[in-house]
Parts: sequence; C-alpha cells; structure tokens
Amino acid sequence: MELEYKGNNLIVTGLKDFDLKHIFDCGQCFRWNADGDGSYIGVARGRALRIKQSGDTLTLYDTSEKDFESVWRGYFDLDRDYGEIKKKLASDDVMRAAVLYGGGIRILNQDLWETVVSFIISASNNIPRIKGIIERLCAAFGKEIEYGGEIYYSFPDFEALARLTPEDLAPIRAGFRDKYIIDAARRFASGDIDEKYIRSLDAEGAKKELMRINGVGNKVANCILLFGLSHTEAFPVDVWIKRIMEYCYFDGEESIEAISRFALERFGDLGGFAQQYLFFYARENKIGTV
DNA sequence: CACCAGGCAAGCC
DNA sequence: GGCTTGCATGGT
Repeated sequence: MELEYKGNNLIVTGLKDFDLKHIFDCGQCFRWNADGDGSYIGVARGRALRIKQSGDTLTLYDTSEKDFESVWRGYFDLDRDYGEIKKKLASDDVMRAAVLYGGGIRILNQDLWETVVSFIISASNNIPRIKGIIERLCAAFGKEIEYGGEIYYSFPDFEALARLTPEDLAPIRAGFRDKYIIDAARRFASGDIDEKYIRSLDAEGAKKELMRINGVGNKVANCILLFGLSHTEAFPVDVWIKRIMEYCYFDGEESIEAISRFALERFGDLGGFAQQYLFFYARENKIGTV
C-alpha cells in the first residue's frame, strides 16, 4: 500500500481485498451513498469524505495526510490482512462462495455512540428507511460540515440528544425507537454508560453493559460489539443470516441460539468477518427467500 | 389489504 | 424462566 498526493487528493495504491461497493453494501454502515461516476460520499467521525475506487487505487478527495492517518486508515481497517482471514474462512463450499463474492469487504471501525444509535434504529426496520431516519437525525441535530462546497451533517453527539424528548424526535420518524434513542443518549451523557469502561471489558462484559440500554437486545448488542468495538468474534444473527445459515448449514428451521453456537464453534474469532461475507452474499443473491 | 423489515420490552404464565 | 404480543413507519 503506497500513498501519494495529486493536488489536495490523496491517492492510495496497491490495495488488496478492498472494494467500496462490498464495504458499503454489506450492512454495517448507513451514511455512505453512491454519487454517480463510481464515487461515494459519506460522513464519519465528524468528517465528510468523497472517495472513489478504480481497481487497486483509491482516491480520497480533499484529504490531508493527517486526516488519513488519524481517521481513515483505521476506519477502513487498512492495516489488517484480509487475505489471511479469507483463506482461513474458506474451508467449506459455502464460505468459499461467500468470500469470493464479497472479497473486498472490510469491517469499518465506527464510532461507538453512532453505532449504538444506528443499530437501535435498525430494529424491525429495513435498510433504506434506517438510512433515511439517520440522515434526518443528523440534519436536525448534527453539526454542519462544509466539504467540497456542500454542507453535510455530523452524527449528533449524545449531549445534544440527551436534552430532547421523544416528541422532539417525531420529525425523524423513527417510530417506537425514539424513546430508546433518548434513553441511550441520557445514559451516555450522565456517565451511566461509559465508553472507556466498556472498552476495558471483554466481549461478554461489554455486551451485558450495552444491553442495559433500552432498545439494545442480543442482536443489536452483537452489531455494536462488531462494528463499534472491534470484537471480531461477534456474530449478529438477523433474519438474513438466519435464513442463509438454515439453508446452507442446517436442515430447515433452527433457533438463533443454535446458529450462534454453531458460528462460534466454526468461525471462532473470525465470526464477525464470516457474518459480513454471508450477509452480503445472502442479500445480494436473495438466498433462502425463494 | 396483509405482511414484512438487520428486534425489543413488557406482560403473561 | 420461556413464550406471546404490541410497537411506528413505509414499502410491496
């Protein structure tokens, strides 16, 4: 992987196991959108970014080396060897196919607070609507970010949301999840839930702590562990994962608990990566929906 | 018009 | 403890 500058744009070459479409469409994030001409625009960690991939070359527009090193290198998980992960996972026909299909997936290292709220919103919802709710939340309560002559909005911090009531969130149209968002914000703002403390815990302890938040159950907590806390053994089982696992590894219907146990035993610390390859493969091919 | 969407909490037994 | 049900909203 090499870096060079052309004007204000940072060019990264020599990428392996990296594909923006796979990364943004595997269900882990909600704030990146295709913008014609193959580029994507998104907001993360309080910064907006236009990014474009062509083969093994990535262009980050109007990006300083400082921002790349302090934010984007870690966010895109560029220092992890996904070739090794894929090799280990591709030990059966199902995973071989899934890894081949979504070979450019990376698990983004996202902000914990944003991940908590985003996956609270994800409950009993669909991805286009989740994205809509989050964009309205950011536009209403986030901070303005100017980038490339346009205005974007940061994800609102918990102090801003802790001051609100469910009625204030009505325009966001989050439905029954509005009170959960506010419960989460108040717990973070009061220190009842503490990011440093959560990060000091192992996956099991962090999960227990997260599940104290109203609206965070087993599945949402697993998503937060994986996408916001780098606990790569977390294997969130949603309807898509349940379907593809039942279809490919079981003989018909199976409980979420049994599927989770199977995943931990088979994939171990790589469960989260396996989950992302499977989710992308299942959704893009509508596997199990018949 | 049912039914479903990256589930969860509250209310039952 | 496990099992059932209501939940907001929008798309099919």
